[in-house]
Amino acid sequence: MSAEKLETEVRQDQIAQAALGVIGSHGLRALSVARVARQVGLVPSAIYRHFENKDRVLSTVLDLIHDRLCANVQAVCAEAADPVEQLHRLLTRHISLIRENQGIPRVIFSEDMYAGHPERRAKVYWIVSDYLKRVADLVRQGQKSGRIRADCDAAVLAVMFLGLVQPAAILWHVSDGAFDVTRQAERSWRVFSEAIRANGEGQA
Amino acid sequence: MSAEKLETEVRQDQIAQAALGVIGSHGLRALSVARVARQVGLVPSAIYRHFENKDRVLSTVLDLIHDRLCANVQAVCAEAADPVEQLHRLLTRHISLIRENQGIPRVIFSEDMYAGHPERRAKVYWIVSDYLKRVADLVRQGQKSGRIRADCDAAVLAVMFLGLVQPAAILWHVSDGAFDVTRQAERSWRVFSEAIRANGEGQA
DNA sequence: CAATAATGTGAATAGTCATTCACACAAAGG
DNA sequence: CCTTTGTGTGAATGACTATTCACATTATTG
Repeated sequence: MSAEKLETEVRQDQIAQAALGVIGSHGLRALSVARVARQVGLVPSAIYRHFENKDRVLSTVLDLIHDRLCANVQAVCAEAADPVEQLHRLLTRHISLIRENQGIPRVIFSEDMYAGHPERRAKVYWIVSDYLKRVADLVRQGQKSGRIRADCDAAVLAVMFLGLVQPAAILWHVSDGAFDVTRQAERSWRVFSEAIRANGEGQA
Repeated sequence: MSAEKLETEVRQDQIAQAALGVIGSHGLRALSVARVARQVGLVPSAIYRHFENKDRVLSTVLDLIHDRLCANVQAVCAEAADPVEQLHRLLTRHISLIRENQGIPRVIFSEDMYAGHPERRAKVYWIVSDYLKRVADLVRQGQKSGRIRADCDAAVLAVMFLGLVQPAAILWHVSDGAFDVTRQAERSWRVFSEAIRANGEGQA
C-alpha cells in the first residue's frame, strides 16, 4: 500500500509540522523518524527523500517557529497603533500560540535540541534574539511617543515581557493544563503595564 | 581494576549529583547510565546496586533540586528581615544557583523528563509549586507589614518573580554565557521592586 | 576466624533508532 | 514509446542503551 506521491516542498512542510506536533504532544525524546513518518502517512525511509537527515528536519522546525513568532509581531503592528496596546495584544497572541502549540517552548527550552550542535544552538539563540529585538522595537517606539517611561533599557523590558509568559507557560504544561495561564497573564500584565507606563499617563 | 567500596547512601548521593552534572553540561539526552557510572568511577552495572533503575536516579535528582531551592529560601529568611530585601537576595541566590548548576533549569523545563511519566510530572509540578508557595509567603509577609502593595495577589507576584530569572537564564545558556544574566536581573529587579512597593514607600 | 551481606565487575541480552540500499511505480520530456 | 527523474517501500545494518546475571572482592558481624 503506497502513499500518494506529493512534491518534495509539500512533504517538507508536512514533515516539519508533524515533527512540531509530536514534540508538542510527546516531547523531543519521542521524536523519532518513524513516528514523524507515521504521522504523515509515510514509511520511515521515505523521510530521507525529502530531508538529508533528522537534523535537517529539526532545523526546518526551527524555521517554522521563527516564522510564527514573527507573524505575531507583524499582526499586532497591523492591529493597533499604540505600542502599549501592541504589547498587550502580543502577550495574548503569544499565549494562544504556545497553548495551541506546546512544541514551540519545548523546542526552544529543550537543550537536547542543541546539546553538541553549536550551529543549532546559535540558531535558537538567533530566533529568540530576533524576537526580543522586535519586541524591544515596539518598546522603543512607545518610549519615543512618550507612552512608556524612557528611563529603562528597551531590551531589558523586552526580556521582562517574555518573563510574563514563560513561567506561566511552563506551569501550565507541567500542571497538565490545571494552571490558569490566561489569568496569570492578565494580572501580571496589569502590574507590568503600570510599571512601564510613563509618569502622568493614566491606567486603562 | 576495582573501585573503592563505599556505602550505598554515599553512592546514591554521588550518582544523583553526577547525573545532575551530566544534564547540566550535556543535556538530558546524554544522560546514560554508562555516562553517570563513568563520572562516578564505576561500571554501569554497579549503578544498579544503589538504584532500582534509571527512573529512580532521576527521581533522586529531583529531590536534590528541591532541597537546593528550599535551602535558598531559608537562607534569605535568615539573612534579612525586610521581605523586599529577602526577595532581592533570593533573586541573586537563584541566579547563582542556576549559573553554577545549569542542570536545574534543564531538568525542570525539559518535558522529556516526564513525558509519559505522570508521577514524575506531578513531582516536578509539586517542586515548582512548593517553591512558588514559599515565595508567595514572603510576598504576603511584605503585604502584611505594608512594604508591598496589597492590591495584588501574592501568588501572581510570585510567578512574576520567577519570570525575572527564567528568560534571562535561558538566554544565558542558549547564548553560551554571552548574555549578561546578572545585569538583566539587576535592572529588571529595579522595575519589579518599584512596581510592587506599596505607595508612600521610597525606593532604595 | 568464619560466615554473611554488601559492593564492584564484565559479559550477555533485548530493545530502539537513524540511516542505507535495492527495488517499484508513476509522471514528464525526448 | 521509452528513458529519466522523483517519490514511495520494505528489509537490513550498526550503533547505542537499559538491564540482568554469574562471579569476585571487601567489610561486617557473630
